[in-house]
Amino acid sequence: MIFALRPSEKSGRPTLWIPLVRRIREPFKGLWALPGGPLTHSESLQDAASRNLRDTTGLAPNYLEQLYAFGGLHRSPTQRVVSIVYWALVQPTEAALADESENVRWFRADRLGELAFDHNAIVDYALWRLRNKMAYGSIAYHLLGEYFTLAQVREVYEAVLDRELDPANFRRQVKATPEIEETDQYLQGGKHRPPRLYRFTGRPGLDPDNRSTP
Amino acid sequence: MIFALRPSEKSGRPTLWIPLVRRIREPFKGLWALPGGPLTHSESLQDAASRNLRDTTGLAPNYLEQLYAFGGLHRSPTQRVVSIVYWALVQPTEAALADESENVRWFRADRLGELAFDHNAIVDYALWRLRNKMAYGSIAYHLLGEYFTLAQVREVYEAVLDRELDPANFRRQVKATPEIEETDQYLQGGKHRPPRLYRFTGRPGLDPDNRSTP
DNA sequence: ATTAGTTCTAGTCAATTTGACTATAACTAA
DNA sequence: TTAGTTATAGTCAAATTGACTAGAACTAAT
Repeated sequence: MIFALRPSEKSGRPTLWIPLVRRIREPFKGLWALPGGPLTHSESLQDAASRNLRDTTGLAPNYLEQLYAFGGLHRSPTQRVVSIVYWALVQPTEAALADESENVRWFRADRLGELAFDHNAIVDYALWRLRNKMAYGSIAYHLLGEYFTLAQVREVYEAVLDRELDPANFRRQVKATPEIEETDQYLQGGKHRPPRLYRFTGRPGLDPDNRSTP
Repeated sequence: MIFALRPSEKSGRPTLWIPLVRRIREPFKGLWALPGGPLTHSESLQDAASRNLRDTTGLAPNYLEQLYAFGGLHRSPTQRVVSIVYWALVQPTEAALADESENVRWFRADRLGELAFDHNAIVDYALWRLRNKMAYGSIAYHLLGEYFTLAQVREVYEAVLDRELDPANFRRQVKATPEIEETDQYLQGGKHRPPRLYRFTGRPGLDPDNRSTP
């Protein structure tokens, strides 16, 4: 499953969106579902996740991490299925390149209808993990582009945590983290004082299993 | 994989131990490996982990959680294997019941030799996760019995984090967590002032996928 | 019975971090 | 020139943390 920021239709502020694909066969024909597909013999779990993502939505995320392996007995009405779910964060420029069509569409992550299989539960778990990682860690920056303002970082936190944060105190904390680098560029074009641009210099934190083929 | 506390042979202080099973066939015949086994069609992932654990070591842990799904291409020299690894914490009384034999033995988690497959990497990852969960969360109590002293909790933290903690400050923090309940019992038998016994009242924090069969 | 040795436990105090708030800076649009 | 807006720095009290002190409560040795 993929998270990206998109402006809310009402307020215009950034909110969390995920792309879903429509089921074109039974079971759950016509319902929306998380993109996915089979694991072949010649690819690692992470490679399979990347490939399935690219094939269904055209997306190539810069942040991809294993979420959880779901293996309950009755996840699909027709057969036993074990799904090893990965989740991704994509930057706005990447997200804009996604192939949208009749059967692939973006939805607000907090306003989904009934999905196929147990996918509502999977989305809920991913949202919970995202909020947790956000609180302590440097994951928010993967939803932004290379350069960003501190106000944009705050908006990401506000969108994910769903509460407002004090701008001044938030600045102080973010600036205290060593992975945030001040540039000498400013974002022009607003109707107000132009904010300084910053850059994230940390590494994504690799998964234990994604060392490539030897 | 299973973690339990056992007294160090030298200092007598509690340290982390895990049980391993000896490989009795190729590949890696003769080497030690994590206990495990196949997933059948009629059991959930968690049920399969419990069953395999019971069959190989006789253990029935009170805390069992999914660790990670390992699916690299070359984990086994003979075939493609995907392992969905669970980890468990057992209390000392439970751990003492484990079936030890020629082919099942406990080892100190930080002093393992070369294990079969990629199992060294799996243990390392589990230790990393354990340290992380310990720092923020209430996982330590599942390594202890129902009643414990605050010094015992501190020893668990010291064993896992591998550094000494100030007894007085540690007390203050633990006592501030609402899930720790003071009893009116005291542990007798030491050569010093008897410490008060406490009890943990929190819930283990369920996995997203371990709702049982409907 | 007294004393030494041990850990348990409560407390002090300065240093650090957090949360709420104020004030000025720097831009655009009217 | 002025009003409106956000950016940014700073202040101050409250809360938390880390280092430390000291008395309490037991056992074991004298």
